[in-house]
Amino acid sequence: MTGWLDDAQMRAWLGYRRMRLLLDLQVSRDLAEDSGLSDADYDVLSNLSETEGHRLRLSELSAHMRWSKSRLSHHLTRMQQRGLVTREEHPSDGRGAVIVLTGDGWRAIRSAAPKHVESVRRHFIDRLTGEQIRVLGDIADAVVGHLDNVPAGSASRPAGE
Amino acid sequence: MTGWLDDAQMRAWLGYRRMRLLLDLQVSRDLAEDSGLSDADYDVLSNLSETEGHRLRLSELSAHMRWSKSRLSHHLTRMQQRGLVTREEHPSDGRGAVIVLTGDGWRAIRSAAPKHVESVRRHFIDRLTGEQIRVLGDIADAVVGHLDNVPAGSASRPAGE
DNA sequence: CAGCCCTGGTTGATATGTCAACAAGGTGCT
DNA sequence: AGCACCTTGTTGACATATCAACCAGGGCTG
Repeated sequence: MTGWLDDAQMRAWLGYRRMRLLLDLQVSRDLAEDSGLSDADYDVLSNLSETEGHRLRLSELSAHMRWSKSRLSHHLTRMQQRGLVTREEHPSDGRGAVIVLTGDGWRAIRSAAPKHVESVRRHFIDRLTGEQIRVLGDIADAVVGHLDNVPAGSASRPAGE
Repeated sequence: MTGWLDDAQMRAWLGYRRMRLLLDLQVSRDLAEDSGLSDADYDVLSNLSETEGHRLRLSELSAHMRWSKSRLSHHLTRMQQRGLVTREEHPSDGRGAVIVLTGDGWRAIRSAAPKHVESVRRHFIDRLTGEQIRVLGDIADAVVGHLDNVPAGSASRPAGE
């Protein structure tokens, strides 16, 4: 504990918080208007669509997304009701739950992606210089690299209490 | 629409998203464990504590925080039940609702702040160089500067539909 | 295979957020 | 005053997130 934050540090932290608030709000609003998907929907679909066979074990998906299994399971039942994903049984492990992208789910994300990218570009990428984009990548790596260990390695939530 | 994102842009965007996910999760977990306050509680208290007389009109608070009035009103009733804030009538405008920090509320944020700052420092500030902190400040300014106009100036939500 | 514990996933209760409708006070116009 | 229209803030219904049981199946060890 080295005490308070100096001006530059405060500016970075508060700026980050405000950016997070406004940017996420705007991007998910665009997403919802353009394609009727929530942020959460998009993340789930996007993760599934990048896998071999468009399918993932629920636990893998939850680990990768850093969502609790509970949250994911609830969310998947809602997405399932809308026909975006289905649940299948696991061939060897009887505790089941392989999540599979449906045709509709696949079409949904394919058609959502271009406008979503455009939204990200408009509100985020295009506001920044190449240098800023590079540094932000470094920043994220540094922070994420630190956090990726702590919560997963110790006795913390996501990744299952 | 200039099409897809290149590698550096993708790295920055996904990195930002992941950082946001992990960092906010960790910081609010720390906050909750250390002081029993949620992120949202802290923001409300912090905004109130910075004002003259520890009081703000609900609408001002909601505009500043970029929360919908509805959300804020609901959240305030919960905080009120816990004794952190109270509602007072407005002297001249009969539609009421001046939000005032209670003694408990003031003590709560005073005692939460040091550990919160330490948590921010540990997971965020201390992972970054001075240069990165400076650039992040610039990035946030650029993005926020752009977004601050759009949603407030046009027919969008927060700031009152 | 019985006993145990661990993991994967679901469920229901509860907290929180969103949305649309509304009540009541302000403001301006006639 | 009477009326139209704005703003403020609350409410209730609903969507979503979190938390704490819980049920099975898997995997070990005797």
